Amino acid sequence: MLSNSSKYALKAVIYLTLHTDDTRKMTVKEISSHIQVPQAYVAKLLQDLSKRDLISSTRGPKGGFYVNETNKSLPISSIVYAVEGRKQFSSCLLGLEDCDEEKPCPVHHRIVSSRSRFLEVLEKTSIAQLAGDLKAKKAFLQ
Amino acid sequence: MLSNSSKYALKAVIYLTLHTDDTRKMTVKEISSHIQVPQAYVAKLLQDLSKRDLISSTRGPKGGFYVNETNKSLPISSIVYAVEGRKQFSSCLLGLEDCDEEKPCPVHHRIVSSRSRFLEVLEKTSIAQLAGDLKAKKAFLQ
DNA sequence: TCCGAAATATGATATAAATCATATTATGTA
DNA sequence: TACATAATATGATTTATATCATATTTCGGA
Ligand code: FES
Ligand code: FES
Repeated sequence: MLSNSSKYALKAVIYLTLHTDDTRKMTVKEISSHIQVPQAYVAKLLQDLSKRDLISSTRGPKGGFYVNETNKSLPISSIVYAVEGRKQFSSCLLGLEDCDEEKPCPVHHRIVSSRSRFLEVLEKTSIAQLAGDLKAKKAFLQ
Repeated sequence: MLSNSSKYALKAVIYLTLHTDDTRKMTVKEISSHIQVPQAYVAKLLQDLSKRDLISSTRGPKGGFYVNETNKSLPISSIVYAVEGRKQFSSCLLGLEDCDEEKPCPVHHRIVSSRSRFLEVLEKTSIAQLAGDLKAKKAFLQ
């Protein structure tokens, strides 16, 4: 239900949240080895997230990617939407021009509430919350 | 959340449910023009569904695709799963090896219920029910 | 029995997503 | 100030999805 890119980006950002802050940065090579995602691929993803200010980075020696307090409080939807757009999550399940209450497709009323609930989770859960579960050993990344 | 192919297949099958049965068949050309999906594309999809016995067909003159009573009572999940597989709907949202209650990823407990609800709709709604809504003008295909 | 209409089988092309590779720019440190 | 390290920018390649095209098989009707 999420693209590969989204999955990779989320894993990377969650990992960064656990292991970095303004004073502790982490290089792409380290990140990719820990979350087992191809280095060049995760590099591209993180560069993009950084450009959009969803994560932070500094270059040069001692540089790397990291997440600051502001970044950590972002909802996970911000990552997903940045990576793959939000349109596909709101467009009609049958591909009609637009998803419309007035002129709904036959699945609309049946599915729309569960879809909203799904999106609500993405939009109301912060990166920090997920990282918290990891730290508390309530969840795992592998 | 559904692939293009799934959307096209569902539209086609719903349309067939409204307009065909054992005695009334419909040619690909007619179908594609009504649901505005490229003819060669929908042809391939319907051929595949027919091979899997999710819809019916006869060839030669007066032939075409159609859905019989058995076909009509199938859940829409059968179409979706036939077209794009079911794995992506049950695999871990973060791409972990398997989606596991025992060793869940950090989004698992937050998202799994809304995902199940989504799948439940696909699995408990029949083609015939959707077509019924169309007939009753409670829903539309364009 | 022959013809044309239809699905079927098969494969070619185009577009998008995923993956890989590399040259460039910025920056801390010796 | 020069060097090494890291992100950045850019683009190439591979793979999957979507789309198009066509020759073959089946079958009803003249
Ligand atoms: S109109 Fe189809 S899902 Fe809303
Ligand atoms: S373990 Fe990730 S969604 Fe279930």
